[in-house]
Amino acid sequence: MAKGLTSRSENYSQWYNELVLKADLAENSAVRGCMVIKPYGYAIWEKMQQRLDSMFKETGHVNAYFPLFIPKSFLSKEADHVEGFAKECAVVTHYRLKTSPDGKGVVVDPEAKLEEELIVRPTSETIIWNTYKNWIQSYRDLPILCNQWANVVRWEMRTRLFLRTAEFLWQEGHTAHATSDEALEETKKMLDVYADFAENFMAVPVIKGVKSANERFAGALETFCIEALMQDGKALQAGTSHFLGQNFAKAFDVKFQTKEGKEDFVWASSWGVSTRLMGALIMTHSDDLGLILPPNLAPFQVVIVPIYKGDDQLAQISEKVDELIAKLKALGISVKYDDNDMKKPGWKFAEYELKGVPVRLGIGARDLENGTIEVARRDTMTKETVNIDGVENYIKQLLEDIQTNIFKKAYDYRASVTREVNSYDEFKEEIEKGGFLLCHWDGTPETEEKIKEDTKATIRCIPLEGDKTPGTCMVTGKPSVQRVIFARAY
RNA sequence: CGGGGUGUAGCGCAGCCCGGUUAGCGCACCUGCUUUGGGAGCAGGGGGUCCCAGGUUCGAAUCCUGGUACCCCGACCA
Repeated sequence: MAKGLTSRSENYSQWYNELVLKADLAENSAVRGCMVIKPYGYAIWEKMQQRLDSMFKETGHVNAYFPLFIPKSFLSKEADHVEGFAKECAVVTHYRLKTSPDGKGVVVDPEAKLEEELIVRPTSETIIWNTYKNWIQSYRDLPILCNQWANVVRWEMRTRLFLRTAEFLWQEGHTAHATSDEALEETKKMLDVYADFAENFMAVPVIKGVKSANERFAGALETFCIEALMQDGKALQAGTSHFLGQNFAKAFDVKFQTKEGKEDFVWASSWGVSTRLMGALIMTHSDDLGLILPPNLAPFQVVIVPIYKGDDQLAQISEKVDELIAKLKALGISVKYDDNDMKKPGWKFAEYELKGVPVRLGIGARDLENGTIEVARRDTMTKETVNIDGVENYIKQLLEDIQTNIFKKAYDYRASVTREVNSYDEFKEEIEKGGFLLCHWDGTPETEEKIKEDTKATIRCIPLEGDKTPGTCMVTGKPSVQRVIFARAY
């Protein structure tokens, strides 16, 4: 019998955790709240990185790197910002250890206390704006369009693999502009880049929107986001893009001379996505048998499993397989040939299903005789036997089909659990079922707070696209500009 | 930081209440034979400071005291 995962319907969290561990994506480390990303998981992240990086380059951005440590005084220069992050900062207070007086191990040397504590970056706005100050004098120095690939630390109380870890990998873009319009345009442009990436590369449907004041980034004037919906009906914030106005420029005194010779503060944006996208990927597509990877992100898109008795048969199969591999590679398809003699075919089938490989090919003596090969697709779990001649073209098409099919599946699921709700009583009932609820809201933080307290649901975003019909708030009856998306979130 | 729970082989657990040979089971691992189109079968084998420290006792995985680590549920959050 198969040694399966806990089923999704039984316990979604447990299913998720087991999947991450068993598919060899990541594991908890010895360090509290921190995660080890294993080679297979990292290979997927790397694909994301490469694609995002090229999208950033295409939109005129360049990479740079800024320090891991931020002097405490920097962090406190922007009032909202420090308040937002203060509760989850790791702080460096000393720079040296010494042998313990009792001779056992080492202790912090009290003599080596830092004049000013250093904060391990929870995000890099402050250190970057302190740097930009020196880079910007004139409108001719603008815009600055930098991105950084880095790790950041947020000392979370409770962590979950990929979704919330004390340390995580991400990219953070930080741009400086001469005008408000230009900074806002950049903010929206990068939101579009994220949405494009999520939907067309990860096959994860997202809703673009604006955060309410309660959910806004600490220090931003406006936070834009992409929101995804997981299979258990909970929302996941998959990426954010912030319009920072002149807040950080003012905090770090970053001024420039305009064309007209006047002095003005610089306008800013920042935007980021993290390894949390791995969580989104897993919870959007996978099933009770394991991971389902979109072909765009699979470390290898096709796995070939030989079925044989004895070395002679294996040699014959391998010869045939080598020809096929060459043809697949010529079409840009990544392939793994698993001729490991230690494992049986059945074991391999289960293993690659767990790891989400989009297409599996099985070939044995029977196929050699008939000139066929078995093609199994992971997303639908269907298999068929096809003629081996020209199968490479069939597979190329199949990979494209899988990519669009899993997007469609996720899209349809989201549509099936997205509905309009008009009264608060109905809302309280419906929120228990999960999914996105489109509701009228009076626009006040108080009402949002009340809803959160009553139901644990938050406003995921105020959608940028779709129906903009005004109405009345489901809680207070006051006027509402448009429906907003409520959900329980990760 | 509040409220629960658990530390026994690489992993998952039983044993503890009611102290008593050589601490047990499943998976994994090693050897051999048979198997190979959906996580193989049989036989044999290796692997343990029972979280740490102290106490009670002729005798402690088991009882007592203190420590410590981790997990779950809240508050915090991408």
